[in-house]
Amino acid sequence: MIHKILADIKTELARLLETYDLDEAPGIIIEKPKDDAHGDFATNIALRLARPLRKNPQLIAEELAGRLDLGKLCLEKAEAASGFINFFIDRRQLSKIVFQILSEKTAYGNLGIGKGEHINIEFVSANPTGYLHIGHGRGAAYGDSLARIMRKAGYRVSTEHYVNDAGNQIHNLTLSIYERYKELFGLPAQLGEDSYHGPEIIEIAERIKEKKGDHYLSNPYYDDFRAFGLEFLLDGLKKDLREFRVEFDTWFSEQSLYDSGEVEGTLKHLQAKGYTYEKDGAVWLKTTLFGDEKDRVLVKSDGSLTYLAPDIAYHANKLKRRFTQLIDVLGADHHGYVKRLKAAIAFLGGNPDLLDIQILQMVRALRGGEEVKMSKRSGKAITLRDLIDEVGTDALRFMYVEKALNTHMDLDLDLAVKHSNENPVYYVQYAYARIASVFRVSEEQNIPLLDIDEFRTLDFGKVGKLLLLLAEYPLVIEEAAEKRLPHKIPQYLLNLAAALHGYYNDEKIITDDPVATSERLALVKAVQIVIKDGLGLIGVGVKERM
RNA sequence: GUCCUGAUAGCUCAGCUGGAUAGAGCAACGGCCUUCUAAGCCGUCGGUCGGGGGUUCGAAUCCCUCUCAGGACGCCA
Repeated sequence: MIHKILADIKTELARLLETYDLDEAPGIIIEKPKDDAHGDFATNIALRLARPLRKNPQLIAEELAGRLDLGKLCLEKAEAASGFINFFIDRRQLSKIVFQILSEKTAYGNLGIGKGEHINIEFVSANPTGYLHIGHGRGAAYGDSLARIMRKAGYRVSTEHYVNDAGNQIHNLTLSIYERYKELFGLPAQLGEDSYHGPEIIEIAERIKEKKGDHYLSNPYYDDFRAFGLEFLLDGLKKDLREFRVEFDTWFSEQSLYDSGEVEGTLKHLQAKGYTYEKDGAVWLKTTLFGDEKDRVLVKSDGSLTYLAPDIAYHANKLKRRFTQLIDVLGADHHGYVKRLKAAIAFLGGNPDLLDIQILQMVRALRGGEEVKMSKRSGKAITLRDLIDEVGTDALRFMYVEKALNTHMDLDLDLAVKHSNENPVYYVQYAYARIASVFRVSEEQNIPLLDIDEFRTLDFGKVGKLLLLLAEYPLVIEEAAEKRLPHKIPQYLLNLAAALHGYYNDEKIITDDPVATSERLALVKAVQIVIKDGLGLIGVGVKERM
């Protein structure tokens, strides 16, 4: 609805611009002013025309504003101020959004902007060598929310978790488990730099001991330990993520790339294309051809492969699956991969722009104002599981997604566990619960719900902001999806909740007048629908009572 | 040394492609519950947008430079 109004205004302005003597008409940008007094929307087109027309911008603005057909554009007024044109949308027109939401329900805000596109989003992709930690949580919350938002926007989305089940770290994991196993029988454990020190490793060793006793002290252990460790950790990973309301369409195994011969095929392809050369007994990949700072080793001098070979094979596999866009969500410690991965796509004959890499900055956990260190190897890690248990999925996901990805995030654990107004998720959920409560009361009092299709009594002065926000929901989804900015959703919901709370305090919803009551109930019902849907987009639930 | 992020109110953060007197939440302070949930509302206080140059009619936003913080620079993955 808003979309159409804005598009109409743009078209109309563009038509008016044709009457001016311009070599090239500038694009018309409509934005939301910071100050409500400056209208619902505004354009700076007059300011931009000032120079080519050599005319006072305010005069141009006045002229343009005066020539707009307000009624046709659903505008109450178009006002020229400081060179801007401020648009005030007619509230009666705007109020129709309520009935649209009530009839569309959860389909409200569904867009068709991703038609024909098939997006692959890869995120978390944690090594199965320990529990998920606080940083993985951010990636999980981001990736999953982005997937939900893009689906809502009309994209076809596949989510994917890459499982590093073939590399050196699994070897180290296996050895670590064995050392811990020996330790359980009073033998000295030899844990070195490359070992994993987390308590989960001891747990795995204990499980093995429970099942098989000292069997492996005198028998080959390697294959069994490796398989058991992988299974145990992978199961834990999936369970934690499920509890965090993150589901993946695909768990992609690195090992499968070796088994299918794709790694070897990729190597041959790169060599045949002349993208490699030998030096110091190793095979190097010319990643500098595509912007990398230096070439990278592909095959080590001992004949084994570096991580790069399976990584390229993996992306080749994704390309083969004909996605129109690949999104990789990586931690800040992987930023050096960006050029390598983009190069990989180019080596494979694809357009590097196919790959969009989102880097998430580090998360610091604070308790009592002090940083709590996290490290997979220290054993004192803050795991995602700890956080889910302590904070809860709703609050945790909200806190993660609320902030843009490129900020270095501080997660205040003292605040996170507080179920109070200091925790913004409850502010939004409370708005929902309050509306639910009003409906409970109206049912208890047997208030008849009239079927209305037009507002007769509603005070548009009091609900204007609420109506505007409701109407803007599709715009927010569009922006969040296209710019890959899930944090726009919680931001929007906080605004919507604030408007609801303001209205709630301002005006009684249930009154003696059945018409007024029905109208107000219709309005808040629409708000409730949008809050629930919006929270759902970031994986947060609602509560009927608080 | 090179590369990637960041630096905005006491704290946590928004600020879209440059636009109007720089925004929100929390904290602090002052008000508002005999009536639908006070986890709420209304108001006050609070910022030389890290420093310095530059481009522009206009810069938190773009360019240069410096400082500080986090991260990355391996024939580990």
